[in-house]
Amino acid sequence: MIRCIKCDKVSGIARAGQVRGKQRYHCKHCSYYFTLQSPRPAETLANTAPHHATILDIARQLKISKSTVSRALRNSKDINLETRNAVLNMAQELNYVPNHFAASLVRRKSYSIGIVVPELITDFFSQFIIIAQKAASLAGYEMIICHTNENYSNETDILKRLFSYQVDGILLSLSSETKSLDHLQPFEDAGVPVILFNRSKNRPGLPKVLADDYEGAFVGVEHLINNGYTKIGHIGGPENLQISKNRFRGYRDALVKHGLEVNPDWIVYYDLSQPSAQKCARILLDKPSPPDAVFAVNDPAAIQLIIEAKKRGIQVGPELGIVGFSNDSRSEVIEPSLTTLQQPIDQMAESCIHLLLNKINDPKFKIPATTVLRTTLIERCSSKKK
Amino acid sequence: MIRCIKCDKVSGIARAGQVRGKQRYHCKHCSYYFTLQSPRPAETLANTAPHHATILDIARQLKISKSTVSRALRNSKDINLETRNAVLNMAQELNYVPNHFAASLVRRKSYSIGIVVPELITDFFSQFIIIAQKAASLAGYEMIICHTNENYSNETDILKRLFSYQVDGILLSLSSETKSLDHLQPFEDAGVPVILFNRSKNRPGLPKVLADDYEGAFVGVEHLINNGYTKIGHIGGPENLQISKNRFRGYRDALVKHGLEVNPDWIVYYDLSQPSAQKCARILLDKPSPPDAVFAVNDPAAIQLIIEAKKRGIQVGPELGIVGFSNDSRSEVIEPSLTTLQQPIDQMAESCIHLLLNKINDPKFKIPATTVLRTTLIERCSSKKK
DNA sequence: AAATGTATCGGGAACGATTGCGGCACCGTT
DNA sequence: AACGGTGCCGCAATCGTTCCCGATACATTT
Repeated sequence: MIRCIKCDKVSGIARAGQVRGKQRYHCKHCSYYFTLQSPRPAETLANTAPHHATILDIARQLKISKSTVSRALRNSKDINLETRNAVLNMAQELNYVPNHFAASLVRRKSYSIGIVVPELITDFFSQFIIIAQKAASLAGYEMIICHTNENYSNETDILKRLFSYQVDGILLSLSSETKSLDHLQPFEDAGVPVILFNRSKNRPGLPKVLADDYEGAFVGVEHLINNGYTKIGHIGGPENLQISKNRFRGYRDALVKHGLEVNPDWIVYYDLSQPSAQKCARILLDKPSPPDAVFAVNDPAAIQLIIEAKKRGIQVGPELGIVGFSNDSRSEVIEPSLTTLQQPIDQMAESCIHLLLNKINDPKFKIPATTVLRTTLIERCSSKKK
Repeated sequence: MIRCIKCDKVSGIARAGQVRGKQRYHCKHCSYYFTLQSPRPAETLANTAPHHATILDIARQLKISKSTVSRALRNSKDINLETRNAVLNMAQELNYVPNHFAASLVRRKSYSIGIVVPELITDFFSQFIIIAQKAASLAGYEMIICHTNENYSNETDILKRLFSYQVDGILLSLSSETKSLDHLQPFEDAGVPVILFNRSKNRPGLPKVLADDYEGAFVGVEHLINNGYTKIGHIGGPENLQISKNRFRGYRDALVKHGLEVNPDWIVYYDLSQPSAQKCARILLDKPSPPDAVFAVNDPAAIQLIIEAKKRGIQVGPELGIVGFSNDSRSEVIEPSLTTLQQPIDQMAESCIHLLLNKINDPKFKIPATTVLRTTLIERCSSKKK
């Protein structure tokens, strides 16, 4: 029920376009145009400003105070059931949607958490986001999704922006360029919890949620060894990322355990870009004495290697064993299909959200320095020697 | 330079943890603990509340008014160069980051636009987002990325949320479930521009930016015909989406133009989910008289068809021609590689942003009802008969 | 000398929602 | 009749910014 601001009548009120974005109404009795926040006609000059409906609009219509409206909407104590229903109905009528800014401003809490990923192309991050978002929204939190495009200055800008959005927490996966974590200082100073996931770096007091990259790499390489490969190379990732280091360590230790050679000639590093992957693949295959198997730091690199090998007529599998990491959507479809390590995306995302929310709701809560979750080997054809 | 609230000294001020999230400082001269917003010690009771630095903090330190600080930070008129530099330095010193909520609240403008996509898995939307985000940020706008997971009620919730975030505009690609656009009413009432892209429905006054789905489909099917296929089937998308209709029309008209049969027996519809794609592929291949070529409404469906055909020993290409739509990352890698239609993602994203920003900056601007951008055929192996 | 101009700054009212505190009416108890 | 208790509601302050409107000081013009 809309009530005319001028003649106070309830019937015969019709919507009549908008003024500066605000819904305007027209009373057929007194022919008066008004928006819900216009002052009473005595002082009104002309029909001007528009806006979304506010609790004040509801209050005015119901002739109650905005405090009461707020209480009704937030379903708190000290509210009569009837007034509450009246408010709810009027809110519906006016298409009322609370102004998130105003609420967050006064509560000093945004009920939103920021998630920063380096890219959105690969499945890992997309899937991670989907799971995390579901878990967050169950707890009444919204997620602001940002991607850095693997660029450090983007990362800095985005973190500033999230800070200005007053996010209650941050989930961050570093870009391949990131070498310093000083851009996290404001969050530390302000007591906003940050969790690194997947792509991490060491920093005192900064918790991490990771797949067990070391063990995954170890298992992957051991799988190659068990299948009869002996000259095992490696395409590594950027050396500033811990994920690269851990996967390399797993690779190296598996070789060492089985008494195989760790040949620096068979190890190349790429910057996570597609051209770089191609270049690395070529370098490896161009070697006078190339490896007979390769463990790649991730699937995109492994896939480039398969493509490059196929171009040269090398039989992937029998002549060249390949194991990737992360189970990209292409890895099942490519021929031969790619053996890879599946990360526990669901667990990682849920852990991240739960740890973060625990910390948000209880500042005394200590997030474990490192949470490590196990990977699983998916055996496909690229690692079959026969 | 931080100045002690009590003894007014500048030297010997050290950070001393936080109180309720606000940075706390300690003066070594008078041993006084304070946060920057605490009132002068006369009235102070105990050291309490914390926070991010605000313009008031800067103002207090510099003994100027917050109006001046605001002017300095916004680099507007009426500001002395020296004071401006002093403010900027102090802002740096205090790790000041503007509070986006407060600014948006008073400006009634958030300088952010919402983008809503049905999913983040396929490359189209990821790439679209990357391009759009770049274009938006060049104009000083931020993007809030949301995905509906192909779910209508999620879509409704997300739009409500974006409304409460006071976004200045919306880019929306509908979920496969969406049959009604009534959830856009609040935006229309409030005068917030909305543009549909890729996945659209007709609604008066609601502009769209689309790839030329009709022409793309037509070209794709004609390509199959020219390569010698005659019994051409179709895997369609959800019938409530215009994209499905347009691609079907292109398919049909190409057949009609070349005097080929439009056989309802060779046409199946899927709901964009992977299991549904598999089911459709099986249905088609199980036909007593199956088609010798298929035009699929998108690449995921085409890929499922390739997989299913290979399982049955059908030679994709020679025995079964396949053309997809959207150039998924897998389509280049699968064997045989998939002929598909590349959408002009860059142009689409940039058009969307530019049209939206034009409208935001000038409410009189009329967004063209429909913007159509041409697709290009990428010929690969799945459509080679010999 | 008076009037006007210019550069720079401060005061204070918004923006929309939340919330502690106090007020009012009404109840039952003594 | 006086009192305390309770249910319900309004008042007003608050969050951090922006921006309009003056105020001030000094320089320039009449």
